[in-house]
Amino acid sequence: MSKDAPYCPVYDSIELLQEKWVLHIVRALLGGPHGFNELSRAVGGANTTTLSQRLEHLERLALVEKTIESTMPPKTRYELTPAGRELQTIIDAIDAWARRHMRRCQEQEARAEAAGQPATPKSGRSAAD
Amino acid sequence: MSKDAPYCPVYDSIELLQEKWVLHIVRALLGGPHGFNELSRAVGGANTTTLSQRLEHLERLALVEKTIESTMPPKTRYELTPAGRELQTIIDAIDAWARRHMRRCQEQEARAEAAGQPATPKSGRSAAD
DNA sequence: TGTAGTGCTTGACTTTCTAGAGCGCTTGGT
DNA sequence: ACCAAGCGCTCTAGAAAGTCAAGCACTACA
Repeated sequence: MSKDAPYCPVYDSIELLQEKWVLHIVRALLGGPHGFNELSRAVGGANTTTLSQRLEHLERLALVEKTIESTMPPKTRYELTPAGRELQTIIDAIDAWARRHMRRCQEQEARAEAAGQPATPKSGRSAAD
Repeated sequence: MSKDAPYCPVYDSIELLQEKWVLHIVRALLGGPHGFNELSRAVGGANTTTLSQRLEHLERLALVEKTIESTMPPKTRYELTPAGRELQTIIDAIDAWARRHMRRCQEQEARAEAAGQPATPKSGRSAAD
């Protein structure tokens, strides 16, 4: 189809970042290392199955490093590698944009739904919690 | 942690940006207005069903504007609103990061897969095409 | 007339994500 | 000693999200 481009790192990194929870995971990890369950809570309740898949993927990409401390309740620790830590710039950009626009966007959305159709009821959490 | 927070624009915008194709759509639209099919091709072959859902959502958030030109083959035009155009900073950050790290990440991934298990065979496209 | 392009919608199917239980292990309370 | 609760996960089954393919109404070009 349109995939003549032999290789586009930007395309691929968008593919990565839009995997569910990936950005949340990175954001949490930028705040320091986390254990597994701890991380699950930090990202807003991701289920463990998905979370371990994502972490495995990020590990394979060498963006996250997993350390098992062999103390007796063997604790796991996930933390960003240098490359992973550089994702900070992306999170910062999202942060800045979000603070400036997100609230207004959601007002617009509420208005649009009220006016038109209830449509895709995908965001049930944001305002409700 | 993030669950108790009554409202977090950053969390919500991450939720938005990780919807499949959203970042691709924004990136394409930053290059100028697009028609529907044209956009579908530009983002790398998104199917029309998902695409119209995403566009509808972005429209409701007032990040994208849809114009129907009432010429005789009535052409549709999707373009970013001012708020949408400010997503440029995010795309730029992704772009910069991708150019610096993505390729190496994928090499790491290939190495990890070769060494360990074939694991989640999710990226069959990037390098293979 | 046939083929291709526009902008979508509908229905069936597949991939992805989720809930919930469970496992082995340790710590803390009674 | 015993039970509840935490850790770090993995498994299974089902719900949700995304995709394919077809089709519609219309124009344009050969």
